[in-house]
Amino acid sequence: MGTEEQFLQDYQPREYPSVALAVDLVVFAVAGGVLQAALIRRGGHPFQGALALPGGFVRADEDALHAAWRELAEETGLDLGAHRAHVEQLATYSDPKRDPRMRVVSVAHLALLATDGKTLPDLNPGSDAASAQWQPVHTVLANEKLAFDHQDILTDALDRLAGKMEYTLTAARLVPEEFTLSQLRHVYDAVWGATMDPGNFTRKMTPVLADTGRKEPRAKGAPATVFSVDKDFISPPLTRPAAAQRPGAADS
Amino acid sequence: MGTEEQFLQDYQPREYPSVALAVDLVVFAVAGGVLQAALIRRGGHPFQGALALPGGFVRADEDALHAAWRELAEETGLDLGAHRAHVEQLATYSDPKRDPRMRVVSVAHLALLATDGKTLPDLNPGSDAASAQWQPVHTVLANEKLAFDHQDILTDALDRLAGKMEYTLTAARLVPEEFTLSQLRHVYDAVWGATMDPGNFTRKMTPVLADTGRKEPRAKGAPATVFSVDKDFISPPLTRPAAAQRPGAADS
DNA sequence: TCATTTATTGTCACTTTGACAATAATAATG
DNA sequence: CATTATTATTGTCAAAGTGACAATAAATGA
Repeated sequence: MGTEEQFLQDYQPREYPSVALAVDLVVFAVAGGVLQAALIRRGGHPFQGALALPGGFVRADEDALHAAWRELAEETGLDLGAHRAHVEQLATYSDPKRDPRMRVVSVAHLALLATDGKTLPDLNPGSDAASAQWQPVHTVLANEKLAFDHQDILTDALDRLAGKMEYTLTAARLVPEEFTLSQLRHVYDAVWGATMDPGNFTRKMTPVLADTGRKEPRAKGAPATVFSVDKDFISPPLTRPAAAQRPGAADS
Repeated sequence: MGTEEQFLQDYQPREYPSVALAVDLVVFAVAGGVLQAALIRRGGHPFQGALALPGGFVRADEDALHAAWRELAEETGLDLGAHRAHVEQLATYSDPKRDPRMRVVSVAHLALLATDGKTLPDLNPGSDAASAQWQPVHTVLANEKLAFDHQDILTDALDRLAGKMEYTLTAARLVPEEFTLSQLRHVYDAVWGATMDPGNFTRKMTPVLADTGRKEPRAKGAPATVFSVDKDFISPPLTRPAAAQRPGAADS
């Protein structure tokens, strides 16, 4: 037996069943107290007219996470240098029939864009692709049929986000780098569909946040302290109010 | 524009960068108070002599989860009809250079096999493949260099398992369908590398377990009540003892 | 019968939580 | 300018949950 180098030099790839590898993006942002997702209304077959997640194929020289960032930049037209964003892998969807045209395996990603809670980031399609539009997530899930298995993906993304917000400061990815407790609380309200008590929320979050010393004047009411993230984990976790319970966690 | 049916009939797949799609399996079981993983000592290049995760290619007509179950049966030679097992998707690893031979994207899966805490399931390779052997996870992670990116995958699998055990009864997947509190506690001890207090453990778990009414005699000491899983979620979660802390959760 | 081992229940001080009251700090309004 | 409405922040209090560890119960082997 030769060296590993020798082996690789002589290696001839055999035929393995090959698939097209894509990424799909669940891009979330919060505005007006509502969780929104960037979705595209499909112009062509299949699933013409249905809403779909933005996405694209993974190139030969990049991994899935890189493709997700690239597609995020391309499909939303956002200047990611300027705009705070977070991308993480969600899960992979590989049903052989999930795309009726050909076998496409999709590595879905969760993308979170920071907002001030009022204005959604502009979705400027560079030029080519059909433009993604912001859609209220809970409404879409309740009323629309999404293309492909994108309904499953969107549901999984929402579950992941809602779940992670219990024990991490992931919610802070949806607000500016420095934020007030109300801004952060509104993210919880929007994602969990609940109304957190302001006093208790302050008590629980204060130990994992860093006080910047600054205050931000509000439209109405007292000015709020500006914080930044200090610790990433909330321990013990924040518990979701009963109204926003984990799916499938029925009482017996 | 025609119908969707018409469209699909006329559809000609274009050339997209295609990849080979594989699954890798992190198969865990607990015996002797130690978490073990089924690993294969590689006989050929690349990474000759290194330990690797069992795995294989996803076929054209199956999804990744199906491939994972199939590989679990093939590579371990287990009768999965008889043996309690759980398989879930972990994450997808897609670095273009993760396999030096060709581009292989792997959807890693976490597989949990039930044991009585003493005997590991036999790993009988049907005939073909190099046989997987049980290896102590913590030791392997500390001392061995694994093939490909399998070290990352194994670490991620351990993190996932340890994390899920905080807020779900996933640990019960590693013991028989009916089990005693000590058996379950030993799983926590093995995975978290901690020693849970028996009294407090009983108090915390009792509300999510169903008493079968039966007792199991122990080698020494009083007989233990036999339980089965009642609820899937532990709320509020069990907190990991400081000795078994979440990676990267350093105090500031 | 006794010593040993393990299961299970109990205690107790301390922490965390949920509900909600009280006290600031502003801006808009009369 | 005082008042009102609104939001931030702190405080209160009973109830629940936790960590440490003691006490009791139920076996086995000497």
